[in-house]
Amino acid sequence: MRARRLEVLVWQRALEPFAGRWSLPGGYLEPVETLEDSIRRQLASKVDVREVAHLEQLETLSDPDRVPNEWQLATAYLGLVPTDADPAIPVDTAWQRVDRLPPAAFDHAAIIRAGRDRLRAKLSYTNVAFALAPAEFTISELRDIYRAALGHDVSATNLQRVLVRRDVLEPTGGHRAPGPSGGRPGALFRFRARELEITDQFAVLRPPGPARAAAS
Amino acid sequence: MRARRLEVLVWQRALEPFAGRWSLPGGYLEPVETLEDSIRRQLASKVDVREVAHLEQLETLSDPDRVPNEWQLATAYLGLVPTDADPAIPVDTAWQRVDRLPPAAFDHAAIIRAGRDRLRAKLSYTNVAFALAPAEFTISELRDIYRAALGHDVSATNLQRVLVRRDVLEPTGGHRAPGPSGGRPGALFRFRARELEITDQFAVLRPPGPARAAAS
DNA sequence: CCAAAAGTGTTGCCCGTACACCCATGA
DNA sequence: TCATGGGTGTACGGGCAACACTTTTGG
Repeated sequence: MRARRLEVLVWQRALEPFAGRWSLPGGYLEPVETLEDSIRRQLASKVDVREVAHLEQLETLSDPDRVPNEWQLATAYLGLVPTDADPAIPVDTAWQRVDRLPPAAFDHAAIIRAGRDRLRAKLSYTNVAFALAPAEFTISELRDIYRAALGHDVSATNLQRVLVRRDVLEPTGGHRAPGPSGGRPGALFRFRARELEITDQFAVLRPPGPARAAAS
Repeated sequence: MRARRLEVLVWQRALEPFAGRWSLPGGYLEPVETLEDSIRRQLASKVDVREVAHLEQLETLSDPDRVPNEWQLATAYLGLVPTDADPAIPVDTAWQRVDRLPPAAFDHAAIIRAGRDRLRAKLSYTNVAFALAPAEFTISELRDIYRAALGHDVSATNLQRVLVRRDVLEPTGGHRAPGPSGGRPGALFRFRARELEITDQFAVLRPPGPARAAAS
């Protein structure tokens, strides 16, 4: 998936079943291969996507009817690509807006919804957005990413405050030149870490007092 | 898993590999069967556990080295059983304390840790505790369950307030007779719902204003 | 009357939202 | 000096933790 409008990379099936409908990239697991390795291999070879910034398992689907006339398990993953990445994708594949998804094959519509929901949840309590953002960005650019992913408006003011308080962002010192219509130049930021971190320990019922010893 | 001390149901392997070490119940998927059906079948037939109040998928493990000399995938599930359930388990199986787990087979120690962590997290923002609690209980009994699962002290006062404010608990009207040493009789409660519900929409960066229309 | 256990009232704090206001730039 | 967009200061409110205090029981 990528942002500006949140989009999924899907390809249009030529053959039955589900000819003409859109399908997530994927394929069969090769012998002695990790699921994650397999996904990366499929993405690199089939759709030439190599800059997956974050990859996480969603769920393994086992409904016997999910593939017609066949018994097939699938493990769904969520992969995120920065907005500025623009891989050369094959002709039968396209980025489709997640909120206006054309008819999908198999149970892929549900998988896409699950991925979107997981992303939305994690935007609230982790730094996942690092996987959607370019290396450097202004707060308003980041706000556009959050807007696209969350599907509702986001205030740049509060976005900045939350992410800086949580120590997720750091200023690079640079500034972005204003557009043709003027305006104050925006300060550039980067994500302090570029792997997934939980930044909001939202736990209610947390350990008492100052003695927050981690029990194992 | 079950509570009072958080415990896992495991069985001790007789044969290699990992003879003598403890292993989670499980088995092979039968043709044209759902993963969840399979788990319930295994639990019922192998360890005679039928009162699983909540079952949820954790992760599918695919490391080629997770089983020696063989390539085997496994999908791990978390299943919860009320504290008052006491299934008749076979001789080679036992409830083991999660915080003092004896040596486990395969990657099962990691799975158990993952299950424990998932449970701890969900106790904070869902009503999962319904799956650990008996039908009726006093606040202090419920507190003991939370204490066991979270691994730290929990205040009965605040536990009650949180769960009542969220409308997770409802009083049954009944009271539990005090113990031999006296004390005020405790009011009985039950969970309003007995399926998983998210009770704390912890989302930061939530939709603005009163117009919280759900975007789809 | 005392101890024990349950339950309520109150306060303080953290943190996210909202909104008013100030700053830097191009035309 | 005006329009445009970036950034800061501040007030309000929700929700949880902590703790003092009250209530109900058995000895």
